[in-house]
Amino acid sequence: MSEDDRMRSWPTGRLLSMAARHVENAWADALAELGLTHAGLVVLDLLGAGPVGQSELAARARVQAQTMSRTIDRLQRENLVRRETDPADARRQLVSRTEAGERAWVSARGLEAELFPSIAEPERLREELLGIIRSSRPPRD
Amino acid sequence: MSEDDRMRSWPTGRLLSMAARHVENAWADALAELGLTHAGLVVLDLLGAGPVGQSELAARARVQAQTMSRTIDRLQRENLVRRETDPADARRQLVSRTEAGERAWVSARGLEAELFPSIAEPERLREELLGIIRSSRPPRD
DNA sequence: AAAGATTGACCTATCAATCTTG
DNA sequence: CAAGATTGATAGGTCAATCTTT
Repeated sequence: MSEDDRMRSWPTGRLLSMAARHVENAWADALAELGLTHAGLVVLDLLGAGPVGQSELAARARVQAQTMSRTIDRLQRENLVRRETDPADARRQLVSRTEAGERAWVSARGLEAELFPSIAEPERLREELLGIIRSSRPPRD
Repeated sequence: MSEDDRMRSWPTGRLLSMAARHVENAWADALAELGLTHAGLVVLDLLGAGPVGQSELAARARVQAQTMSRTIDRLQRENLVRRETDPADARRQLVSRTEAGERAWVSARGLEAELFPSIAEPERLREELLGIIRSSRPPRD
């Protein structure tokens, strides 16, 4: 029995997790060359023009405030974003891209779309996920 | 602009990650009541009848040997699996379910399939992922 | 040397608790 | 007290280095 056949009987949610992990791994190398991670790129994307509060960022990325706080810690450490206390409400932290963050973001634009395995036809989700898994390289070790 | 519309422009890979995260979170509570996590359940599933070597488990779960080692650490700590050195090759660790692991596995069977948001029609992957995200509860905080 | 497994350092995420400000 | 943000503990992944056995 092939690996593919074995996976065909797996629950769909498990295939979804596996496919997502493989796609994230595929991005990782390319993004690392820009000093970015996938979580960091999401934030740079969400920041857009003006400064945005952390709660807002967390809600848009659909992660918890705690997660967003640490993601921003790392971006700030890499000098890609800056935090400023909202003058109107000292509880809020306003986040914005630095110039380096701007450059990294521009370089990363389009990368995700290019890297994602293309799926031409509208097939069943399971088959699509299996296709993604199948076309991803296995873990390195 | 609604949250949904905002996400509609996101790269497909990002939607995939987000959908996978939401589905994993949805499992987590139900599995926790059985003393399990999704990674642990995958291992219990893969173990089947006889003992299986860790490399084999890692390959089938498509994770690295390091990851599998730690997942098994946790299962072993919870007394759900046991490690035994292969008499024929002292480098190999053979893993098998304990009786408690057997019970947990039986209780968890079918849970994943039930929890997964059902997708009736073969639509485009993007729309399917958006549907999964849309139907998932946002992070708790 | 190569294979199997483990440990250390790190990233992304969770839950829970805490601190500060309104 | 409620909101916004942070910190601690833990799970699940990665890469890199190491240890043991073949």
